[in-house]
Amino acid sequence: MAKQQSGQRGRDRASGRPRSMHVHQTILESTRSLLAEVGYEHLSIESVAADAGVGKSTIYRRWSTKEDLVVDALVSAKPTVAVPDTGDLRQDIHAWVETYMAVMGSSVGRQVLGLIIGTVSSNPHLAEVYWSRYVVPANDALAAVLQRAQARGQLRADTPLSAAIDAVSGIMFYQLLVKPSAQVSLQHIHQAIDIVLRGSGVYDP
Amino acid sequence: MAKQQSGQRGRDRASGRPRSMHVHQTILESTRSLLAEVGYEHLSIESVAADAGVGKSTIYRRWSTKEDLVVDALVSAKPTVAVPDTGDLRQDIHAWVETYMAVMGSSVGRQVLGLIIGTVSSNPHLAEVYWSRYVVPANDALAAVLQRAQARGQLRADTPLSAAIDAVSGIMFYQLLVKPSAQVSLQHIHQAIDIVLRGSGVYDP
Amino acid sequence: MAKQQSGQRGRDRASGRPRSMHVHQTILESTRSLLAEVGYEHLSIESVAADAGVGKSTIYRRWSTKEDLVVDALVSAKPTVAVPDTGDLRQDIHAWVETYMAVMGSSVGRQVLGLIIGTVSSNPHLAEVYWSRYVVPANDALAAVLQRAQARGQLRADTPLSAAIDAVSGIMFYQLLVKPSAQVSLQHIHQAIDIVLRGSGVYDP
Amino acid sequence: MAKQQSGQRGRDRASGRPRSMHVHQTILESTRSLLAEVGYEHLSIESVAADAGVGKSTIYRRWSTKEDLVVDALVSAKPTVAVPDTGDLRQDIHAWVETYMAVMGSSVGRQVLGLIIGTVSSNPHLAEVYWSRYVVPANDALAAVLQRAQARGQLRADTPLSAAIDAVSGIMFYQLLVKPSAQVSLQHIHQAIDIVLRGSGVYDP
DNA sequence: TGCTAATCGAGACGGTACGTCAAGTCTTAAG
DNA sequence: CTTAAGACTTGACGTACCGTCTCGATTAGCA
Repeated sequence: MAKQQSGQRGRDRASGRPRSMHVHQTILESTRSLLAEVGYEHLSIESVAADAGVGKSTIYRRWSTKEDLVVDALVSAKPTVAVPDTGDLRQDIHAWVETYMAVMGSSVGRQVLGLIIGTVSSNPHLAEVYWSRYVVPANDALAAVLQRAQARGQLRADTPLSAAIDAVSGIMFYQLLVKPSAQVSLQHIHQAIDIVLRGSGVYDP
Repeated sequence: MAKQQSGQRGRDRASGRPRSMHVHQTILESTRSLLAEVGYEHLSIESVAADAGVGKSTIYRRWSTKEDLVVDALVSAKPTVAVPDTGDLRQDIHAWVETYMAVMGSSVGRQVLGLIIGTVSSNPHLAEVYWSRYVVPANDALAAVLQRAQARGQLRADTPLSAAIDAVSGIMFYQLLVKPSAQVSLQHIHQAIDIVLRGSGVYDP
Repeated sequence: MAKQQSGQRGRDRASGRPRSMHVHQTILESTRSLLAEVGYEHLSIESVAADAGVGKSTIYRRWSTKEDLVVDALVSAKPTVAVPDTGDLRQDIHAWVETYMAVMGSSVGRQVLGLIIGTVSSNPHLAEVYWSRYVVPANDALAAVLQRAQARGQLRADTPLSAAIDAVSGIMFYQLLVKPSAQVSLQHIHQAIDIVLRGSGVYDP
Repeated sequence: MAKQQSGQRGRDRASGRPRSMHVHQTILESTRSLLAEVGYEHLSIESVAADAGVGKSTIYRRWSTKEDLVVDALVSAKPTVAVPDTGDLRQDIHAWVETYMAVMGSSVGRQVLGLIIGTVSSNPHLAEVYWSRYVVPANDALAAVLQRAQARGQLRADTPLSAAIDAVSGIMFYQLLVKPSAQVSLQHIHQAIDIVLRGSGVYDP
């Protein structure tokens, strides 16, 4: 994601002083910390350099734009959410949703999501990264849970899985992105997901 | 939303030359047009002033920040979506969803949404405006359709309406915000909504 | 000096509300007071208007530029220095010089001189006014004193008067313009002038 | 006079890219050239930057105000006037005056003088620089000539030298500052100086 | 062990846009 | 028609960062 910048002038073999991995990490950490503090808009490369105790060129040598840097900082810190398997569809889904909401619904998580969504429209590259690192894994987790349930006969066979996944994902992202955090309640989410489950042919809770 | 900036210095009666409504509109139009051209990130107040044939101070007299200006430009152009009433719940919902997606799913609509979501986390004022102008009306429209249906007995009485509304809204916003526009299909949306309707106690289509 | 601005549109007879002489004076006074406070550089027409409790257009209707206004404010307050006639040349000259230095050597007087000298090079109009209102009267006063002395035989007949005048004027303006005010001493000036008088053929004191 | 601005943050050894002497000179030259063109009042830092092909910050990094810049530009270009020594007082003085008037009486010279005099009253720092760089050397030159003459017995011993110097300087500055350039004649100046010399006890020419 | 070449911190460089201020003009309502 | 008020266009102000470019001073691996 980074590194394949300008460097490597001709000769394959690394010559001269190698780039410091430590500096690399320090920069990413400063970026994340400042990002949480002042937001994407007011994040300046100069402040990152100062905070990391690093020269500007050391940053530009690795990332060519603020966007690049921020994307890398966020992607390299992506949290993972485990997929539960208790044998009961409803329980699995609700457990997974609860964990996912806990992780992404934090102040930082919401900022990250907001930043990414806001940038996507003007930055196709970021969109792609975001899609493959944040959304696809969530959908895959959901798909796994639902497929297992369908295999066990807990879900009507003719239910289009992708539609059900979109409905559940939609409910979650709607709460994360659109609703003011004060208005989000887990109980509410569970109700909505139950409607989807019922509509997908699961026995009533 | 604007206007109540600095003005009103003591005397109630307007004194001095009144602010030109024409200039006001011209600025907002230039803002929208440039916004669509270069995006929020690369929109400069100076370019707006130049495009509108106006001095910078004339802009700063009305809006104190770029954010303020852009929000006003977007809000003052907010499209309205009519709520259909054919007597059939499914038909009403699908019709409404289709119109809403057409309006908000356009290139500009997506940009607007992305911009707002991305800014919300760092701008509470914008969040409020956005919530009351974009989200609440949509929810109200949905609520109206569902309430009518419940009154007619087309919807099970014990279905929590707010949960159903969140599910439908979620499906739509998920498509608008999260999915790459290329992957959005109306058919897919209809399927997901049908799952919600079925789960809410509507007879199968 | 002012007044012959835009006004007088055709009809000779004043029609409509006449210009207030009181306002005119108030503006000039505010100008002088602010000038002494902040200096020419940082004097703003807006501050003059505010201080005088007057609209900007009321000022611009009378003076077209800041320079015009300031020049008028200074000229309209020009002090006059009486020419003594005691029958003794030396006494007359020294008395006159003392009075002149007292008037022009004040803090305001020095500021006025400095302002005018500094502006002269870029403003021929001001130069003319300055020359005729400030310098010529001083020279005339000196000329009168010297001519009287020459007529009385107190001054050698072949002394070129204009050269003597220039020498005396030079001594004074040099003290006023060039020397730091702290280094100016009347005794010193008298010594220098005595040299000129002796060189002009007056008996030693 | 410049340079000792922000720099020197703790570490003695210069760190980072050193300031370019070349741009430094270019800026000063542009300043002088524009100063002669449009005058101090209408000189803008932006125009200097444009003319020198330099960013504004490069100027502000070295000089904090327009005044600072202009003072430095003028001081760094101060002309020197040689002191003649022919053995004859009258000849020496007249030669020196002629040279001095030629240098300072030029269009640029007069502007510089006017600028400085006009600014002195509101800028003590400039006053000091001006006094020590422009006035004192001239007085020193005169003093040297007169002292030599007094040592040779060409000048009466009891003549106060500083008064004589002030008289001669006064005559010159009066011509330079007060008189319109059209009215200045060298012959006139020589006459006035001869009066002073005669008054100081020099044999008549 | 020294040589070589890219790295490092630092900060100056030419620029762009910021948000503020004042200049001089224009437009109201009140007198 | 003048006045006070204040919005208008214009243009410079001084600041903050941009992304690029020197500097002298480290580092590795290669010779």
